[in-house]
Amino acid sequence: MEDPVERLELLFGLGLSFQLVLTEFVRRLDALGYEDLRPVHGYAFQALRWGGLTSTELAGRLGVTKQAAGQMIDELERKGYVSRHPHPDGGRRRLVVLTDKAQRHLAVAGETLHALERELGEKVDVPALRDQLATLIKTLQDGKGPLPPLRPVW
Amino acid sequence: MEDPVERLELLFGLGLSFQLVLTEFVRRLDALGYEDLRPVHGYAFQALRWGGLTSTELAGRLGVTKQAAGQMIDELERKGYVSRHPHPDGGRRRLVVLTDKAQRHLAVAGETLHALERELGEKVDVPALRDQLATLIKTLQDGKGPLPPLRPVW
DNA sequence: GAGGCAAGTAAAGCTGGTTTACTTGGAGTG
DNA sequence: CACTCCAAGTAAACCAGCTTTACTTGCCTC
Repeated sequence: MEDPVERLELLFGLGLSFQLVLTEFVRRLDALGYEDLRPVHGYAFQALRWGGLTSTELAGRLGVTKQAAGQMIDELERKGYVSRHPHPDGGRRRLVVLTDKAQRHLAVAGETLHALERELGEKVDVPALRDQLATLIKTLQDGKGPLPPLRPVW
Repeated sequence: MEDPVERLELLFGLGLSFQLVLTEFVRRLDALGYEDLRPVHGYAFQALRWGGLTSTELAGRLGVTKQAAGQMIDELERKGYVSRHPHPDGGRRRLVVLTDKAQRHLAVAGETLHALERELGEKVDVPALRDQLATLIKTLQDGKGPLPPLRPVW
């Protein structure tokens, strides 16, 4: 009887690895009281981390329409993770910045993810894996410009 | 100026690799005339490949409700990729089996994916990467039973 | 001060699922 | 044999998270 894990297609292995790591990551964050956030919110927090963005800029980073970004910002504002301010460049622009609550989430999420990576490191050569993934990404994206946003594709 | 690809988080690298490989795979299948199928349909075809399944069994394989599986089967039946037959075990059961059209798709998709892997093999050590992903999956799933279905998590 | 552009907002629509509720064929059981 | 029960399948309403379409508004330019 053969081990099904051993005969993985590359594509299936990538998808399932991502799913399992992300699911465990989310499970731990939920246990820490962050059930009100989805993965995409953490992704948005990273984009907003350094000084904030306008909603249209955030939309570009997330690969969604500005309306979808606006809805997400409304939700995050209600939940106390972001606030809107007048934009220094004026116009109708508004600068969306993280609150302290979101900054704390970023710190906790970062530590949680690194702890998970350390645990995996006992069985898997994480730096080597990361290098191979970086090479894979560079190969696929070669000459096609900057990296696209992470989006659901399944 | 540092290369952003080099400092990838493991999680981000897994997600983006999956996205890029899958997007390229889908792009090639679309170019071959399969614009009417999403990735999940190919995943369903693989589950149905060896003798077919009931819709409830397929639902379990895909990790969705039996109603969602039923809707997908309706759609695939309309498009000529599956057909329903009386089930040998009787009851209300109906056996969903692939048509020749779907079997041809499986052959084409397999060849397309392997061609893509061969191309990537010029720059990336695909067997080594596959092994590391298998180890990662086994580590995360250790003692938690069989592998879960591949599902959208983003 | 007229027009245009880009940011933002509003509302409707679409997709792909879930939830709730029902139908139905074939057991098992007295 | 009649009754009950179970599991498969189906139907319809609902829902989340987006997109599309359409509008508002602040500033810049001429």
